Amino acid sequence: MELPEAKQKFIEAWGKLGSEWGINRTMAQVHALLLVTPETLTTEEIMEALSISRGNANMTLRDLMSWGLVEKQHKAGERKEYFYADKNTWNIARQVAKERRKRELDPVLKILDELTKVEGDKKDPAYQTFNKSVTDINKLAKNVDKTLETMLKAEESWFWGSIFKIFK
Amino acid sequence: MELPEAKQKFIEAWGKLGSEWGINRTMAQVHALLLVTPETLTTEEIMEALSISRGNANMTLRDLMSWGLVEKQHKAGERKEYFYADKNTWNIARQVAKERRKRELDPVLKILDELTKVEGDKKDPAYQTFNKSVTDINKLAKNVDKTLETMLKAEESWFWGSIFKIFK
DNA sequence: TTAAACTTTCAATATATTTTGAAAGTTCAA
DNA sequence: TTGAACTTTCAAAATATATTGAAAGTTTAA
Repeated sequence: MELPEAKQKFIEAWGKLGSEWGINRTMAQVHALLLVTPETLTTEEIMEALSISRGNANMTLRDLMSWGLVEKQHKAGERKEYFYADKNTWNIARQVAKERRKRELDPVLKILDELTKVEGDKKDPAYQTFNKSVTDINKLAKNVDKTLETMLKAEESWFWGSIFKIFK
Repeated sequence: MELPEAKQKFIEAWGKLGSEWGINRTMAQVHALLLVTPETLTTEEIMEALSISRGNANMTLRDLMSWGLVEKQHKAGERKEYFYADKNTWNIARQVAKERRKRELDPVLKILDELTKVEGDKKDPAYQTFNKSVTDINKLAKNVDKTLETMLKAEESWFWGSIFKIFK
């Protein structure tokens, strides 16, 4: 396989995985494109490379910046904006974990905490079942939350080293 | 908050979280409903409780069964099918991890492995960047894969115990 | 100022996903 | 067999999500 075809495959695969995990396909593709590109790219070049409109490119790049995955660069004496992606995979993973925790896990944890406190007739199977499920899911979610917390602070090699030492 | 309202909130929250993570909202809601219901439910009852159509209920229940989260029960002398959900949270987490690994992670790993093998000019920055990104992501994905593997085999208390012992 | 070079916005459009519901299919007791 | 009681299917409709592109906005050099 030649490089251009390989790049294309990577961009497609990344886009598909993203869309399966609730991330807009175009956003994942733009990110993938920047990941395999050594230089910075302009909006124009991204539009061209992925055949997307100016509006789409602009919004997607803003999104990627809000996720902390892409940054703008200004070049002296130029009006154009240049974009590049952090290529450190561990940073990417942490950044995604951080944002999804904040945007999706935290709000659910808040609701689960409330629901855990709902009172009811302890003899009522409906109440028992509700309470058990909510409490158990809450515990699991909190464990995930704590693990993410640790991951956010950790160095990659230490993190996996620790995991595999235990799971040997 | 009273139980019926609390159930409703739980179903909504679960549906929202599901849809943010690429799982059909209705599917997550039906699952949530079954999780907080002590008895088995019929298609009819699920349609009623969530105001969804027969076709939707039928397809969603099949989906949930294919994910291994819900099972059918036949009652002696009855034609109707009764559905119930496994309420063990750790089983649920494992089952979801198992299916998503098979459906989404494995195919991507296969592509990444191929892309890792793409040859090119080692002096070419385009090749260098492509190769580094793909190789690094491949390593990360493999570590995730191994961790999931371990999780699938593990007991809940052992799993979290091990994680937190290390992450103290 | 002006106007060229660029970025941003957003209503309209296109696309993808989900849901409906009626018809077809199945099962089984009589 | 028949037909009542149920389940499944799937084309059409509804809804949700993503994309376009032209117009408006911004910035800067002259």
